[in-house]
Amino acid sequence: MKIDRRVQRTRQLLRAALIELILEKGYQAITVQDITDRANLGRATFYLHYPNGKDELLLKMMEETMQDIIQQIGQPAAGELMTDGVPPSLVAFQHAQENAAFYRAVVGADGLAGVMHGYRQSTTAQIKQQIESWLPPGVQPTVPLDFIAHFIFGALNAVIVWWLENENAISAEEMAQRFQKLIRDGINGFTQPQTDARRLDRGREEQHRD
Amino acid sequence: MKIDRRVQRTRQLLRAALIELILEKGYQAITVQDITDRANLGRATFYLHYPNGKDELLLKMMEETMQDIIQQIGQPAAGELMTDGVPPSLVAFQHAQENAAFYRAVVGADGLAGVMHGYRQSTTAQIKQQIESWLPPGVQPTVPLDFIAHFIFGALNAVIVWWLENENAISAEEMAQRFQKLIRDGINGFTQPQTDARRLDRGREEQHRD
Amino acid sequence: MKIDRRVQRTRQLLRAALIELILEKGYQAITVQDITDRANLGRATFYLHYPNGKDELLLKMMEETMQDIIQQIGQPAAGELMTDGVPPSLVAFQHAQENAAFYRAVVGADGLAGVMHGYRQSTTAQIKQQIESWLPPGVQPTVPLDFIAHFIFGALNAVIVWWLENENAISAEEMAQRFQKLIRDGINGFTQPQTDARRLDRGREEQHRD
Amino acid sequence: MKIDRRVQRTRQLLRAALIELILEKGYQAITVQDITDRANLGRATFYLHYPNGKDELLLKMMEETMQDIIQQIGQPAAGELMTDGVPPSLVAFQHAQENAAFYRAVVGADGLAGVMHGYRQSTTAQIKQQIESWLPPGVQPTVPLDFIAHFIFGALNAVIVWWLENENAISAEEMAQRFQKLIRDGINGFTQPQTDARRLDRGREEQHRD
DNA sequence: TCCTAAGCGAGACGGTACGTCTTGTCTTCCA
DNA sequence: TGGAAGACAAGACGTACCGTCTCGCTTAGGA
Repeated sequence: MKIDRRVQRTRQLLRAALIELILEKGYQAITVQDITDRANLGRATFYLHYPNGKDELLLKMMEETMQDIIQQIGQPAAGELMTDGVPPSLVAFQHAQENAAFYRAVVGADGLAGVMHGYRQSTTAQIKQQIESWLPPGVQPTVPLDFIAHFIFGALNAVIVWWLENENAISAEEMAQRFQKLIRDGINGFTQPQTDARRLDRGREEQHRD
Repeated sequence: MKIDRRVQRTRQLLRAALIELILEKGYQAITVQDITDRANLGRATFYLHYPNGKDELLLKMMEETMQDIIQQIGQPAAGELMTDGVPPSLVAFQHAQENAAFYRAVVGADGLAGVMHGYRQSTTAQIKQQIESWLPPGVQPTVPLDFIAHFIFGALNAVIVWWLENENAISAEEMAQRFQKLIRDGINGFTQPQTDARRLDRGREEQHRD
Repeated sequence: MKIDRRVQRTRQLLRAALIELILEKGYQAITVQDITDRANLGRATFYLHYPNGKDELLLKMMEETMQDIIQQIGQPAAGELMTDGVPPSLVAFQHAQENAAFYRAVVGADGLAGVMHGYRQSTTAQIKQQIESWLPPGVQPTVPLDFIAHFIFGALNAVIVWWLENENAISAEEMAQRFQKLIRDGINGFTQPQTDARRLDRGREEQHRD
Repeated sequence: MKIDRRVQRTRQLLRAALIELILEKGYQAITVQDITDRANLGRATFYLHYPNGKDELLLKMMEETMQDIIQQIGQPAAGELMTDGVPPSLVAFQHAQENAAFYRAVVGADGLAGVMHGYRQSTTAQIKQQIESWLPPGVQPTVPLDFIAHFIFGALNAVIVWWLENENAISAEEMAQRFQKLIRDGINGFTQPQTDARRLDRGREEQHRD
């Protein structure tokens, strides 16, 4: 049976309405009625497509969004270092910046608990995969990769939320650079004078500045 | 005027009821009626003490909880390093372990958005204060302290949530030790063989103990 | 659009429930919840139909009831005298007798103030219309018709309430006859011996029948 | 035991507050809190004096008011006609006029059902007594006196309410005169040309116009 | 081109929770 | 001891959403 094009249209109207409303009043304050009013649809129609309510609609949208990011980051070649190419976190910061209001509403302080769960799952999985690709073959991390993945996810997320909240003039590039550095070298890198540890990094940095 | 002891009793009943219910069905699913039923109080009485509903009660409780942690961590002596004494993060991990169910409900995936905000505010402020106390006098960090504070908060929080979710057998001490290391030295510390960076720390410690 | 028959059903259920409850516990003591419980409806549904609460429901019922009475009285032919045919007040007394409990609750001592207002408005309007139809063409009353209408309404109402309160054996017919006489001839008719005034009436009747 | 003067003071404050509030917002809308706020008393104190709430206070006040009217009307000498002296209804109309706002709130459309009951009881009793005093000794009315008393009470009350509602310029004297006439002679007196029945009245009226 | 199943608008309905209001009781303290 | 202050239980209020449902209208896509 051929799919009715009206269905696609309806879902698109609902998606668009949700985005608009999130930017206007925040996700929590939105009712199903709000969405269908905005989309010029009947409330019952909403439940026809998303029987579990607005969370289901948001989740579906988030999933697609995350697919977006992941594809932008792309698959690192095996053995490629985390410092090569576009740093993954830069993609994240840029994406956040472009969709600031949406992020603020969904991921930040007023975000949806249930949504965060799915977000965290897919993001940490993605991070884990990245880390694995960095590991030189045969090297075993001395800490569970999940630990590191959640560490990075939590840090990245919190920093993005902080960044978006204070509309201060730090660029995405600078954020990404500092974030990468902190992840790689830890706090010491920021509070210590240049040491051997720094030299190690510099070596690598020079390498890809070629 | 002397403080009515009934008030204290009532609030304690409400607090206890909320905790019980969070462990039973999760914060989101709790109604004010649930709480007052459990506490054997009238619903109106609830609003007498917490006019803004259950979020206000939870926030008040969280604030006290955070005061708890902060006092356990105590004020580090000036110049004392984050590596000396009990690491602050160990206190956090232990506290989370002792109140696992509560953390799971409040801070984790099903946590309350509005509550997270306040939680983040006070915690990052506290972290910032800690970092400042570590800084050698006169040393200027090359990155906003807020950036670092949110970085640490996000990472710590995510790692705790992950840890509590997978009831795996990592001890709080081990978690804290790994966390501290990751914060201090970054990923390199885990994926690189032992380098000067470690020796460096020791060197610094001696340096400050002069 | 076709009228949803469910709406009619729902309103009928509410009406029936209200009557039952009035007879059981009096109007004042009834809550909206009582009514919807009895009618097996949701409380919110009640407000869907009567947004102003139980008073609105009662008023709507009273209006229909008054329509009933008015139609029973019917339109007197022009020039027909109040003494011809079935006296309007007899209809009122009979109606009160048939719905004694309802009247007792609504119009009597425990009646609803706000309801009385509407009741008085429509009833006096109706009485006024009756009086006008009695007036020989061209005759101007020497007193405002409103005055007379409220006079009659008040007197009739009070007498009905008294009658219903003391379950004494006066028949509706007797009540109506006495009431009509008192209205027509005043107290003198009862405390004075038969005078010309009576003969006069008869005279007039013949006069108008020409 | 000496009566505590504070008790009298407290009750007086409550009475005054109730009157003020009735004039401002109507009896129904008043809460006990309103009254005690206005009287600068504690709410609990109110219940100390009137355990059954505001109705009890109002009833006590109404009883005293009715005592007032009754004393103003005074005891008619035996055999005195209803047309002699100051007509009782004039006292009623004047009293209503002087306390218009109070009447409007208490007796009129928004009056209190329970209060009306007591009001009707004492007033009809009083009317009955008046009628009895008019009756020539030995004359038996052909209708129960209660019937007539309620008839008069209802008519008088309704007419007063109507009068007060429409702030029209009919004087109390005119109202009383018309009312008395309607009671005495019935409608016929107003709609008929001068007849024998009228001459009868005129005879009596001239008598007391001396 | 028709017709038929679907998508859809409209809105009634039962339900649940909300936050507010008022009532009447009780307890504690003050003058 | 009378009163002020106010905590408390009880319970109704009117509102807001929810998710389900039924009813017709409209329309797309297969016949």
